[in-house]
Amino acid sequence: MSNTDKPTSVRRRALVSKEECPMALASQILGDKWMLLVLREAFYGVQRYDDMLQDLKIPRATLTHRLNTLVEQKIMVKQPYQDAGDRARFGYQLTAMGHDLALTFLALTQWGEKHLINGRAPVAVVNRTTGEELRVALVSTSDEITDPMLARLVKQS
Amino acid sequence: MSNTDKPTSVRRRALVSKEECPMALASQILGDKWMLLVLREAFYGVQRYDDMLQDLKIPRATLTHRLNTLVEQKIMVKQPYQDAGDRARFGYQLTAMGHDLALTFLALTQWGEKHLINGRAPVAVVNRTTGEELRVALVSTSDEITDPMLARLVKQS
DNA sequence: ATTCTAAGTTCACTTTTTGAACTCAGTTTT
DNA sequence: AAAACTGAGTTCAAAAAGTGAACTTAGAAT
Repeated sequence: MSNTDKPTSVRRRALVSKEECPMALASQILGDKWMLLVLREAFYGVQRYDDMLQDLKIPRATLTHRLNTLVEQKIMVKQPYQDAGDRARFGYQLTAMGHDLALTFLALTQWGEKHLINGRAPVAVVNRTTGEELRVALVSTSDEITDPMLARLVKQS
Repeated sequence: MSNTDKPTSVRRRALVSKEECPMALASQILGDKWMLLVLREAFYGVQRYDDMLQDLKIPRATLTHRLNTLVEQKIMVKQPYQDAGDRARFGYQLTAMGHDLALTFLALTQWGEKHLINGRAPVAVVNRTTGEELRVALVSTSDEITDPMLARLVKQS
């Protein structure tokens, strides 16, 4: 009954169930140790199965399974291509839906740079035409940059 | 030897190994079916073990394991608290490192809203003081909003 | 005819996840 | 004071997923 020095807490619950939460749906597809790494390859422009295999040191069965899921989900497409003097093969490429993951990918990269590595970041994100450095930020409808601490999730009526 | 109608491809490889890639390091921690969902609870302000259990329908052992990892990684802290007329308990809260995941979280939400749900988004992100709607975007050092298609990853010397 | 390569399959084994039941300490109820 | 309740976990056996190594297959090169 008596007060202690421990703080009180406001008890809160999730605004929406995980079934209708967009981010929860996304995490069902992408929430996997390898998925984001396979997508990393795609963002780097790596298209071939065996190149991914070498870059990631991922087991073959696992890579096959992940690529199939990405294709099913329409995040990537399996496309035939043929290099000069070489036999026809298949490569994997991002769809528009896949390219739209760039912001998430860059936000995660930014977080990793800040919190997970010691020393300087090995890669930078720049504007390919101006060379200016880029970062992910929260902006308002009038394009004002806003501190993420000011963000608030509200349930839509 | 003859040309076909199949397109040629530029063969590319990853710029940096996954060991030194910030985003790869991040995905080792967060790349998991449940991690992002547990963090979702944290962003909603849910602090209690049993509340998370009910919101997510996650197995107890799995939740315990995920929370321990988040605490080890310093993304969350386990903190004692005491509500009036109630016994002292423990709750889980985001650290500064955890709060910095907000941009990633919001970018993923934005992607899910665009590509995974039919109909209107159940939640909106707004500025808590002005009420203006917010979105995640790529901006330059001079705060100009830039199309993610113009982004390019370059290796730092 | 044999060898090579890209892109998978298959297999046996280990690790992880899962749901259900159990624990345990402090609180309230009887 | 004894019994029941609650939050926050452990423990357990079964099921699912991940793993490394070896095998397959179709076309191209030797």
